[in-house]
Amino acid sequence: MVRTPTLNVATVRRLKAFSWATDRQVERLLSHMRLQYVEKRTVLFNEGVPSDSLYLLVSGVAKLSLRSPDDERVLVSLVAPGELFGITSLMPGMHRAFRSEAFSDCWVGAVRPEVFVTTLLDCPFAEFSAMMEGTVGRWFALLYRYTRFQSSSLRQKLALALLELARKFGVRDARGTLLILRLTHEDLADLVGASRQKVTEHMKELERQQVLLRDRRKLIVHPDRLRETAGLPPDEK
Amino acid sequence: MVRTPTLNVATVRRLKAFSWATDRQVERLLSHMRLQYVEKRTVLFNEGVPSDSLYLLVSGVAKLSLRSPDDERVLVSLVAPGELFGITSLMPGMHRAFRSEAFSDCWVGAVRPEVFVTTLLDCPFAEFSAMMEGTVGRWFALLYRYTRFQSSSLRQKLALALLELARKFGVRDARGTLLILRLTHEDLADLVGASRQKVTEHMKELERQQVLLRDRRKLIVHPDRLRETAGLPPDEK
DNA sequence: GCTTTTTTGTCACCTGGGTGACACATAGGC
DNA sequence: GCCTATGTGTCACCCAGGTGACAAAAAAGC
Repeated sequence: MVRTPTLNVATVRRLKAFSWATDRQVERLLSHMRLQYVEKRTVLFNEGVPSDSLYLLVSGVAKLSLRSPDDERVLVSLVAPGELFGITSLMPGMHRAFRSEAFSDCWVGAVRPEVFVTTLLDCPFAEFSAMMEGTVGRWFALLYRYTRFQSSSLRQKLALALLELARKFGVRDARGTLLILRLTHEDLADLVGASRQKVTEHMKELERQQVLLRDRRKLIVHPDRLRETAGLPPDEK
Repeated sequence: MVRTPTLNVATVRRLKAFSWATDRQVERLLSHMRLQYVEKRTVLFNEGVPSDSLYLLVSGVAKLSLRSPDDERVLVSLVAPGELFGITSLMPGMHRAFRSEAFSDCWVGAVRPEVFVTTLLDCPFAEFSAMMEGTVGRWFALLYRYTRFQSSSLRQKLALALLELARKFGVRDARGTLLILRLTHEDLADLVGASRQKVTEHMKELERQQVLLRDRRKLIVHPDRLRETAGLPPDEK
């Protein structure tokens, strides 16, 4: 049978987790942590679900993955013992970005993010969490785009990049979302890691398909159709 | 000539920055912010330098980029007005991951990260910063790997992925760094977004070049040589 | 307005990596 | 120790996207 590991301050120190916290804090945190056994291949959480727990991997290896447009799984990262994962729970109302499953049999400790923050930092969770969103939230979005890139065609990458630009630089316009930027095909090529020539070809094609149009050097995009060509589900929020 | 923008609470609200903070906090923060004008194409900071400031983009567009192994620039992201950037400064001792330069003429506000944190969160900077490192630091490393992937060959991606695995799962061994995981070529393929067959070919080749070796199903890698094949500068820390 | 520079559009050609198929090796399960 | 399932090695073939080259169109200087 499986032996339940003891989870005390010494164990945590050995795992090199929370190295900045005092023994007292770690003890308090552990008293709120529920330890669970996760058998190999079991899904701990799925992408898209609300995130209400923060996890500490105690033993074993966990796996973070993502479903790609063509329904393949992209392995985003393997989690080692001592690592925290499920950190979307630290940002307000954010849903899981990745699926997490046990790569080998695992022991995992779960805490509520509020407990985690108030115990280790003693500042209100709401404030911390807003701060996280304001500072690292955008980087997280970037990571998400890049992991999506992994299994996408150039066309899809372009659509993904344009969607991000529309979110940041778009203003509503009678004809769609106007990007208040003058971007060259070369800029777009650098952004998606492709050659300028191919970007030109695909942009032409996207224009022909009425996914976007150009007014002088300004782009006007149609987010819904972009989502579609990017292989994303229609409208996320 | 260039007109200096006024940076007051109303401006900040219009930019939708720090929306969670009170007027008082924003005022206090602004009193510590130095506003600077950055002309198009000017580099604000370079990758690898120590990061001691946090920036708020007030107007214009900023650009974050990365030099790839073959000396090209990867455009990582474009920063919109109202966004914070240079957030490596929120993690202890971390150096800039990307180069930042003005994509168009910009007005940028700079604050010391300590001031930012203590003003907006009133908790000690050292604690907050340790917390950030423990929680999002690893995601940042992931983002870094994925941006590198952008302009890499399969061989280089494999080397990059194996380096990350060595950092997480490696133990020193007489013959190199032993990864305490049994990974199949398929797992590696999923991790780098390639086909299993090509991974087999490249792994074989890496073995032949003595970059790594296999003992039963465990891998033993040679980090220095991996860095070399990944096109990274020798030993970073 | 005219010139110079920067972008765009479109070729033809090459190559890294994907696909399918199959033989061989290894490792668990019992 | 044998059998089955899972991983590895190696083909031959194909295609998305890279490269170089160059003409046409827009912008930017002046």
